[in-house]
Amino acid sequence: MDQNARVSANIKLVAEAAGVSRATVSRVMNGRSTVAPELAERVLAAASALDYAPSQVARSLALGRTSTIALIVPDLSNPMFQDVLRGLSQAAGEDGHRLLIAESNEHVEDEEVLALEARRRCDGVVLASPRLPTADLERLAPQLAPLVLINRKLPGVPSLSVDYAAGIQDLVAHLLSLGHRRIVYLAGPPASTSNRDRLDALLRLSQEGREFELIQVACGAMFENGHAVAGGVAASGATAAVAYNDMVAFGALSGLHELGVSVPGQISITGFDDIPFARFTTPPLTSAAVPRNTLGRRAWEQLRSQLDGHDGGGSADFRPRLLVRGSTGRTAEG
Amino acid sequence: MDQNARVSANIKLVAEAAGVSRATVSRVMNGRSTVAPELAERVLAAASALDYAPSQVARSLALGRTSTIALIVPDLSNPMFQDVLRGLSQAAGEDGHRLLIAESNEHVEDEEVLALEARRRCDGVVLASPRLPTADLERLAPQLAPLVLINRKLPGVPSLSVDYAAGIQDLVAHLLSLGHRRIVYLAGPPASTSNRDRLDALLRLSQEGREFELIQVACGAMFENGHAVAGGVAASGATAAVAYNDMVAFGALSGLHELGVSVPGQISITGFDDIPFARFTTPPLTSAAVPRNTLGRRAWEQLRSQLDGHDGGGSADFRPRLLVRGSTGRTAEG
DNA sequence: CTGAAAGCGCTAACAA
DNA sequence: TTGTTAGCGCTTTCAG
Repeated sequence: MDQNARVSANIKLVAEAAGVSRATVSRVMNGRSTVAPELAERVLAAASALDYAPSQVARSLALGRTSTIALIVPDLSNPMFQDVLRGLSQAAGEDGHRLLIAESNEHVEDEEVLALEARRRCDGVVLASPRLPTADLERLAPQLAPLVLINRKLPGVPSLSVDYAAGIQDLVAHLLSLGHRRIVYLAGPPASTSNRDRLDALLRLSQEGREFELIQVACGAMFENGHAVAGGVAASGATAAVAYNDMVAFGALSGLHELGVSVPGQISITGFDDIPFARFTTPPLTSAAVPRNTLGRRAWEQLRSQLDGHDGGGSADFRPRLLVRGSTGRTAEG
Repeated sequence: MDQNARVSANIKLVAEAAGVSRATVSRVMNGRSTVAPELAERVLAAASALDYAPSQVARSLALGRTSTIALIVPDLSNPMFQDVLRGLSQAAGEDGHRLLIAESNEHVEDEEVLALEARRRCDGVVLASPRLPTADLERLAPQLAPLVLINRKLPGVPSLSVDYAAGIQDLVAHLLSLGHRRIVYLAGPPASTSNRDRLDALLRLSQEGREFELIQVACGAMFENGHAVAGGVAASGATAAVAYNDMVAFGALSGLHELGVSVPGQISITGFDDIPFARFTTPPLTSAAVPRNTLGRRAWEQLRSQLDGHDGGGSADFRPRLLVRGSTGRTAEG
């Protein structure tokens, strides 16, 4: 008998205890219509005496909605997704929705089943899946709707993306204004589309305006990669380096420091992302800040409008914000 | 009519399409008992034709379990919780469980209702709630069971904690071995229990062994705080500084560098946490690494054993791992 | 304003 | 092996 105390009471028990019907209990618990104050009182008393709280699973089944959404990401250790997660979690939470989270650990082959499985437990999906083949995504999208895509576009599906090209453009304009005419790009992982975006933007800018010469150095995404190419950067004759991201820029900074090359005296360096540490390097890193948290919040707003039956339709590109700090300066001749 | 295509098919539709009963469909979908191959074939065909996948909500209600667990944390931007989240998500995922995540944003007053609400949607809870009053936690715990606590102990509830005192002990032993006899502690936030743990350990060590003198400096948890006290550290006459965490140590490092104080030549510095950047400061930071990911994995194992009906009962303390790097060295006279 | 009853979609005894 | 049937706990018409 005592064991029953462990399992939480259900609506029937409360109804009997309060001497009313289950419908009335339901109404009271949901603050519905006007139940006679006296009855409401009794129901509330019974509920609290029995430690009753409605089963969300049963409500979900009856209502046809779960008040839960899912976020699917390849890798939770990526600061990008961490911040999207936070923004999404907070925004959805403020509207009384819970967040289910699924990580594919970069196993693209699992992503599809992961996403579908998650979708069956909730009302909508925010999907960040940089590597899923487009054909698969097209097939998947309708089954996941309501759906919001992160950093990936697909006709007919709302999507929120970072405008890496615009960020690069701002960084280059900044460097040009400081007199730099020979710029080296410390390239990220070749497979990364965000590296592709940056590189394409740089190529276009150097070719269109003919205002500067672009040199490429294969690098990577980590501190160590930036550190390793410091010598090459110094020898390149460039007066400025645009790094794939802040980690790489930081590594290059550190390597150049060891080589006795002064930044920004002899060479300027820019990062990308504005990770928390960018402000604290020596010198502090000029970078382009991606509004990751905002991306998460907007993802919820987009999803909510779909849940509310509005077409939503709102895709958006988020322009990174240029942050000028100490790692960039005028060229000697500038 | 076409609109019906949007809503996913249910078991009844599939049963009719395959000319079998719903029970048979259920059996096939769950790979249960031996259904005649021919029937199974028909069911599968019908299911795929109708794009059918079982409603997880309905299953959850019928089965009395959701195959979902919840993680409740005060702040997702805290690297500690991010890594616990990852470990937990991966471990639970490998066992076919999903993760619901709820963030209280440090609003302690919301944590209780947040936790209860989350619990109603899943099978168990991992709770990191450093500030919830013990009395509240005691009342809450039975309602959240199966429950695992992170960095917090409560009689009768399995809990996984970081042994900060042991980490401090290792750091101090390291400093003592280098000849340091006058150590300044850059204290974290006074309200933080993890600061309390570190301080208590330091006080005990300095009093018990009488091997070194302890100085305290009020500081904080951020880079800026460490940076601000650099002058005081230099003036304290201490030959070594134990910082509350890596961020503070990094700030102090930076401040001392600006003051022309050499590390570890004139003063040694230790951090705590081994954040990713600790390896990249100049000089690299001696620190104590907290096995955060492991904490998350173990939390799942603990929870799973409770879900399996085993008493679990396993609480554990995780000893940080001492990482000796360049920021600590012998004293001049040592 | 309240209660009876029919679902929501699936699972699991129990029979056949 | 397969189907029938009774739930899981809640919501919501529809009567009264």
